[in-house]
Amino acid sequence: MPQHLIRKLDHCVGLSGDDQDTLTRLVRDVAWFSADRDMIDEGAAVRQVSVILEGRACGYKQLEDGRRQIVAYLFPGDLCSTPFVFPTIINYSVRSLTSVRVARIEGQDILSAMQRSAGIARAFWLDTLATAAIQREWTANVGLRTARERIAHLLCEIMTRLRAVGLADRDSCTLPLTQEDIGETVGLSTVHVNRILQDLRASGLITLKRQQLTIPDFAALRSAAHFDGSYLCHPRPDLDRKYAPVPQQFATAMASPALS
Amino acid sequence: MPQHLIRKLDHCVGLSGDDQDTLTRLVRDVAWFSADRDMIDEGAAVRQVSVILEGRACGYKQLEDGRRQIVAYLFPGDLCSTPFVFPTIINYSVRSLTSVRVARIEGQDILSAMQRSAGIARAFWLDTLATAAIQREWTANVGLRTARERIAHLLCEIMTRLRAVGLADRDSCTLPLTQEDIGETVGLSTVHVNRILQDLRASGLITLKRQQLTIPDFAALRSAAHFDGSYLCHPRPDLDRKYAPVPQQFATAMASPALS
DNA sequence: TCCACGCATTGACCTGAATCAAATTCTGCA
DNA sequence: TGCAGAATTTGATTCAGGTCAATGCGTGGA
Repeated sequence: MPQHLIRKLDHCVGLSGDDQDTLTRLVRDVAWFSADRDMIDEGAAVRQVSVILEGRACGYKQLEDGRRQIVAYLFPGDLCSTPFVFPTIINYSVRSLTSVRVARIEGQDILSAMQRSAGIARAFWLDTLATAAIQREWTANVGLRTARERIAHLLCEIMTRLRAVGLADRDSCTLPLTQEDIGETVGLSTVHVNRILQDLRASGLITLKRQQLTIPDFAALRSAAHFDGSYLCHPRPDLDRKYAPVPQQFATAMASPALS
Repeated sequence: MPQHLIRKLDHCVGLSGDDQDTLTRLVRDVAWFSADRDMIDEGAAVRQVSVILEGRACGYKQLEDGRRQIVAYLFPGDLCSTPFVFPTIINYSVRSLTSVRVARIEGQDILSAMQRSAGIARAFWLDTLATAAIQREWTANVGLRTARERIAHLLCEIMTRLRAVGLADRDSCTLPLTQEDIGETVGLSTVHVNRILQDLRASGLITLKRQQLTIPDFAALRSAAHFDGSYLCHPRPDLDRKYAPVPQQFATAMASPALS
């Protein structure tokens, strides 16, 4: 069921067929949310992991005075929280941007699966690593780039991530975000986002119409953004196999020929 | 040896005496760095975890044009990288702010320790969780707060974290940061940082002299910063024991009476 | 088909923060 | 003790981006 997740994890480390089956069987139930619904509230004690199957969501934080900061985008294959600790007190909220379908996996089931299969454990670790890298990149993006660079950078990231899970054509994808959302992501006012987008359009770097984003010349946008996508795909299966002396217990799972 | 680490982890989940011993024995060697040295370079393939024993360091990212963003501060007890995947390609650099002593633990040793002791595994997971929470908070800090709030927030966080590892008196601690460092942390120019600091001093919210930071009225600074420290200490040992039905394999380790 | 509401766009103006440049004060060191 | 380089401070000026306010446009629902 969680095909995007499996695809993503497999793309990282390589998952044996067994591991893929295990993951599929872990899913307890599937839930739907319509657009603009809070899926998880800050402060909630979460006992399962929700895997996005379809649709888009975001994680955000909010101050009492209403200011809001989007701290993450969640695409199919992404997890709504860390898969290691249960229950976890979540300190951000998750909200659907479109209608969303999620698969729920009991925390305890994930933990046991990780106990049983080192391949699965490794896959989730790597995924967590990548999530952390994205968060660091976001901090840097907001902290040191200009408005134009920030937005360009965000668009590069979104496009790259969607491509990785097969949700973008070569050069375009849907972008179900309002300009206000974008502003709350990169720390700019709505009005300014509007102007920057126009500028990017005028420069021929993007097309954005009816929630459809097109990046005709990715290299151009990347350089306008100072975007270096390497933080998005930590996985180095080759490097791993070559250099990592895996401990005994891991050897079996790692030896799977699933690496493509 | 890594007393601060053990203290921190124990404070989170509770570590059995055995686990504490194990961690101590894991340390392979200790390294020294003088101030302002790059300890890990972006792009390096890291095979060990470095635990800060003494001193302060920071993680940062840099663009080709020289702009720099500090993405993390590392205090005694903190890890310089994620303890799950080896080798890891690090996508930020780590640099000492003062002279620093670090303990190095082989990645494989950590992994086996986690395999053998669920308590240790859990401890590192929680620590990773907390690190991620801090990173999210930083994104939000830079993205949505005003200059004054940002700096106040940073100071609140630093003080709170240092207190947690016993490195701050009730209301003061050392702050071995230049105003330029602070600027690169919160996305402001040095000059502006200077002015804000003066403002905070004038408001009686802080004293900062000769690298010594004092916060006479923490509640006041906290409210100026909209600081809510709950993201810093995820751990809910009580909650955990009460609600989390630990899987069989974990039961033994979790049953340790080490919770204080 | 039409209406209403949310979103995008535009313009005028303001302000927080950056930049530039020059003191002044520390601090480590000889 | 004195000196050099670094860090802090100050002032003047500029500018990126915010705010306010109005208008235009698209879309989904009745």
